[in-house]
Amino acid sequence: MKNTEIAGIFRDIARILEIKGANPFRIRAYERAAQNIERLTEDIQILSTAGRIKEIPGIGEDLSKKIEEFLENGKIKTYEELKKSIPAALLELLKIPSVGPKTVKLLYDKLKIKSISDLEEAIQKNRLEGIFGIKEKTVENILKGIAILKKGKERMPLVQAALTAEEFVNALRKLPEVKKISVAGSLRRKKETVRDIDILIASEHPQPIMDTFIKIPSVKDVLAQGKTKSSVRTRDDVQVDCRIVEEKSFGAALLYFTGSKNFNIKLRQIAIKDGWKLNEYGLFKKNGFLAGRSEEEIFERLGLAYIEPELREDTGEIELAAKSQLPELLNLKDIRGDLHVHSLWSDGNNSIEEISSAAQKLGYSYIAITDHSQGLKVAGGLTLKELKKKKAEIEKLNKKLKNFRILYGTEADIDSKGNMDYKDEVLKEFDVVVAAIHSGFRQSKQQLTRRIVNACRNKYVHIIAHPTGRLWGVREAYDLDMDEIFKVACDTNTHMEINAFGERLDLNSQHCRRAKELGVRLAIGTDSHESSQLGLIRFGVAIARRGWLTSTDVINTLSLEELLKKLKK
DNA sequence: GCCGTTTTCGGCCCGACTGTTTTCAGTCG
Repeated sequence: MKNTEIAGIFRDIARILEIKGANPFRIRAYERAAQNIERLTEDIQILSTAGRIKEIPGIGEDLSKKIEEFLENGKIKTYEELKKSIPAALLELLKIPSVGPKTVKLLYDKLKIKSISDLEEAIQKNRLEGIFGIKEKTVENILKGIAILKKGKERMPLVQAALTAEEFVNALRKLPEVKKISVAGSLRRKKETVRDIDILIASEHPQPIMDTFIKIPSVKDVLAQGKTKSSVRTRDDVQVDCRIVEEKSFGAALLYFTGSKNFNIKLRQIAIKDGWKLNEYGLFKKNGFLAGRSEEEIFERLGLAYIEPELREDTGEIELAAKSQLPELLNLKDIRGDLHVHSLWSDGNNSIEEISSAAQKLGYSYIAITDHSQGLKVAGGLTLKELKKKKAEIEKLNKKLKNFRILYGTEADIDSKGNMDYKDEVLKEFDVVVAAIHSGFRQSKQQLTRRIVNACRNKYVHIIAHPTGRLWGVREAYDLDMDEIFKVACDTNTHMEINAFGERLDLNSQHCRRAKELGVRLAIGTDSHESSQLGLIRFGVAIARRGWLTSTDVINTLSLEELLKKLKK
């Protein structure tokens, strides 16, 4: 798909225009276009062929021509010309926190600084001193920014962010001055990756809270400290922002700090249309306060149904909320079981009995024990002999259980040609067969797609696990033709997994939304290797919700009988 | 550059904190 490429070009154009000091609204138009293209669930080439490019929000006459220009000859003339007008490396300078377009331009105009290494050298030689507007503190901030950029910790996985946030929230919640507290930002929206953590507090006495905030044990640096807003960086280089408002503004502030940016802009536009003003302190009519205590009352005033944080991306949810037509999203309590768990039999840390009892504590009706298959020796894959013993163990345990069932499963390996590493007569014995790619990641897009498609066509494969193979900090998602995979999955009644393991979150929410559009049902699995990890299921649910999924889109919500019926292909 | 029950022209979300030029521009979210 050319979507990402085109979005990248538009974003670059926006950055170049920023440095050149162009009309800020023109810049925003490019940014908005880039964002909307990135979020498309369809191939932009297909939209173009169908003459539907202008249906993309933020794409008008000019940008649609530029998109078509790119699809036709792989280049956009305006972009090529803009690139010539400034050194390409300047865009790299913009990535430094605390350095914006004005500073980049200043550094280039005065000192011909074109890259990060130029900048470092200039600082070392004290060449920044004496430049109008730059003094000691600014230089210090630039150096810190470069250090952060180099560490490459720009974003962290959702799970890590959630755990860090918990430490802060738990410490602050105890203070008597704290009336209400919540995380906000992309963490509350449950994005797969999070840049920094926002914590919002309602209080009439902010000072002691701020004092505690900057002294929480894991804080390394205090980046900014004001009366109502402070920022710190933890020892793991995670930025945490804390904001304190009065109780009557808590809802407005929560709405504002949860975002997303585009969502906020649209909400404020709705307020303006009604002659009102919306900011983080409330919804106002001239000088009068209309609402602000809770998010609910603001939505109501704006004539909108409540929009769940996970949907707040301005991808159609506001329009549906105005018509009260939002989907009822999947909830954690709808989940009746986990469909991807490892036990001691392969590379897990707990016995089947231990896992089964942990699952029952979560209120589940079933759990699939999907140990690795014989092809994956490094992960303790089971031989045919071991399978027999494992099956017998499960049967014995199941006899003792009431209202709960352990499902006999496997995570079978899809080999480099797309064949399963157990024969069909072995596969058909399992209640649940989860199939996954564990090697040969560097194959071409066509080869990788064919492997997964082949697996879907196997009569005994129920679920494709972690379909894109993304492993945070280890490897990128591999290039797949997702639409083709989804179509075959739909035709063959194969389910796509939302792998809830922290470093995976795979499929991601965009895939989920597309899968649903194409009629695919999804299965959530934690890929637990330790029974305490069963709780990760909430992150899988979060991804599903961000993908607009309802309980009928996810097979883990079925009763045991319905599930077993659904798994027959 | 987009977009339209205010408009095809003239708008485009809004505020906190920092550093520095001391009244405000730049950056960020």
